[in-house]
Amino acid sequence: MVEESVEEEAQFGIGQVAERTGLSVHALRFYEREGLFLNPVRRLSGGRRVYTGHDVDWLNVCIILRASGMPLPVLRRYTELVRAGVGNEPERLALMREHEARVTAQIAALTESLDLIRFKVAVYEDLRDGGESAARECHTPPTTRGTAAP
Amino acid sequence: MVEESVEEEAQFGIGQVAERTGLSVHALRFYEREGLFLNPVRRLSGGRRVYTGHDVDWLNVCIILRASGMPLPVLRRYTELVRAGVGNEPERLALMREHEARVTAQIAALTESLDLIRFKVAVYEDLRDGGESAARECHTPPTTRGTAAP
DNA sequence: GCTTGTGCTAGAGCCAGGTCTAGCTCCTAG
DNA sequence: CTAGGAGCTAGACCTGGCTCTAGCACAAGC
Repeated sequence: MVEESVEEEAQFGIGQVAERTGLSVHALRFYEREGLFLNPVRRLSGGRRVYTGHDVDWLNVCIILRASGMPLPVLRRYTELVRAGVGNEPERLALMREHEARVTAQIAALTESLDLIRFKVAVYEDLRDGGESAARECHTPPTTRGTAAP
Repeated sequence: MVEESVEEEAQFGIGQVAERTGLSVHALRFYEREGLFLNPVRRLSGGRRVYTGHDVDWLNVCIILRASGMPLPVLRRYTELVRAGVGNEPERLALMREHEARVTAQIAALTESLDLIRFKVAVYEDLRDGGESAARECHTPPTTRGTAAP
């Protein structure tokens, strides 16, 4: 096992990185092809990849951005900007703000959907115990405004 | 245009339904093949589909469930239960509760991701105007517990 | 010297969820 | 009669994001 040698920089094999990020080794190679690393991944003689602690940190950022629905092309663009270094912060800001907006919109949409879902849960619950719910043929909560029939 | 004839039941062509649901006509036919309608869609002589107001209501439910990430197989299962009628409400309740749990988990995950995203937005903002941010080489907010370096 | 473990590459395959096409059928209006 | 517009079917195709396979290369341990 390769663990923090002196103080220099931790190094990891692809399997170790997979373990600590939760990504598969396939996904790691795929991400590399997709240009999602800040620096070219070093290779051992023999061609094996060697990852640094920084790589793992960056991957964890990528994982969060992906989990929040950032598409790979956007993530790649962001990576390019960070890689290019100082000077493009305004563009990074714009990109992140757009992503923030998409994520908040997504949360809002989910929260709204949750209204219907909870309404249905409630209907089935009180149908189960007692059941004076008038909701037999109706699928939508009364709170859903619009599309009202005459 | 076909609009509410007597009081019987509104009827719509596929194009009209596409218009008022936002789904494409392709998607409507696809959903039908996938068994996402409560009743077999009626056909005119000539084979054209005729949808009722109930179909449109149900589609709107489907749209919300899909938007909240319910996979088609689960939505189909739910449709089957509703179609089967009275008696399986406990199973519907279970299904909806599971979905509710997935959605709240998803919201929680997005909200957590939002922490990182907002952190980055903040970093780039104060880098822009003033810029005493110490965040040059660091990608993660200090609030991210764990995986702390020595 | 052989097996086992870990890794490599190129490229094929897979899944979800639609989307699009070709070729045909109707109906209605001019 | 003819053209346009809406619709039909079966089935091919697409995008995104991985995932897997085949065939090969090392390095270490028995």
